Amino acid sequence: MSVQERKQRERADRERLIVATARELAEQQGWDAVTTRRLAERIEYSQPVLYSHFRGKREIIGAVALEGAAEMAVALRAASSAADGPRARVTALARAYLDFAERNPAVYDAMFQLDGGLAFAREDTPEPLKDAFAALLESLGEVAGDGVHPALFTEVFWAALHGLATLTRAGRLPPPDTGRRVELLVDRLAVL
Amino acid sequence: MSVQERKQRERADRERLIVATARELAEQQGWDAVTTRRLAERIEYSQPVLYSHFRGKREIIGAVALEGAAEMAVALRAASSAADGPRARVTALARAYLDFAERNPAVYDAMFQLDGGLAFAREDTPEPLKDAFAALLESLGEVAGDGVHPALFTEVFWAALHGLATLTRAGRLPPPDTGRRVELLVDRLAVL
DNA sequence: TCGATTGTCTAGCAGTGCTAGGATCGGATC
DNA sequence: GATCCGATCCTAGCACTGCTAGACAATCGA
Repeated sequence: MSVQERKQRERADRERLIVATARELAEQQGWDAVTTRRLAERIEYSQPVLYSHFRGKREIIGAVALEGAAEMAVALRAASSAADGPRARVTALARAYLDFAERNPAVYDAMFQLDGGLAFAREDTPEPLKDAFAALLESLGEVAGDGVHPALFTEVFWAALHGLATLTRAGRLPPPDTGRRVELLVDRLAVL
Repeated sequence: MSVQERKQRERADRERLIVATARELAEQQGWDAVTTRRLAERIEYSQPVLYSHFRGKREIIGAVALEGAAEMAVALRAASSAADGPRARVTALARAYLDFAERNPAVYDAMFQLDGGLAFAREDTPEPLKDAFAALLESLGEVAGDGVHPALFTEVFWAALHGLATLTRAGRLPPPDTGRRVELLVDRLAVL
């Protein structure tokens, strides 16, 4: 039995290695550089090994996305719980979100820009994604205002953050004013 | 002279044909299906002909994006000019934006999601892109509120719309509530 | 009519995601 | 301890991608 367990453990280790390496490579050189050949070379196995863990490249991206979602949830909760009062909480949340997107562009891409084959806003949505949304909801629900469904409000606020994150990173919005954009967003959207 | 002119005209025609075909193919089967081979086959020329018009696939995407930006500017101005009063104007504008993104997903991708090699928010930004932003600014500037720079407000509003458009289309947000999201966005962000 | 230029195509390169089939190694059985 | 079998891994290859060199043909000016 212990032999089988060891093998399972090693397999799980290798799977984590694949995901971590894909993420690292993507952050270093962009997702375009994450080819199955390069990835296989970095983990010091041949290409087909990747396909014994994942159905294909898409699933590897999906795995990075899930990892990222879990981290983002942690970051969002840490930021909002460290702030006092609704306004400070929402501001901290928004900053933390944009900060995460800026610091982990490849992971953010895996989550929202690329096709990781993940389901969203459905029952079979993976837990980490639901939880990341829940982390947003926890702080945003309290500033939705009367008569506005917290989930709907969270969706709109999230969309705004997502728009700011992607447009800024794509060079569509000049970066220096990010702080003022966040302030404006919080001031107007949130009912304090 | 007239011979040269005819040739130039034919060349320009063919260039338009390339862009239109790329766009059509992308709307029909997605950008992944737009390969240089398929595109060449559809226009009934060989691959290298594409490269006598464009530096590469990226530039073709860029051309589709510019065409789309021009159309979007027209659509936005039409929608907002048909509405009376600031509130109705902004609502119409937002709806028109999301409508354009929904009806022309491939074009929208070319503009904001894919790399078309276009410069944004800079001096050498192509005119159609500047103009599309200007179309937003025209209607949004008047509801920015006191002390808020119209361009900054437009950026934030645009980002929110962009977020809604992309997240909805990627299946991240359930579509039925789009109308309510737009209402919420206009009610809160715009100073009426 | 001839040479030069322009235009287009065939063929090919290096790279992609993915997979079939063979080799090899470990553990279980006699 | 020898043998077998199954799991594990790799080599080699497929069909495809974007892109380009070089051959070829059509067209133009002299």
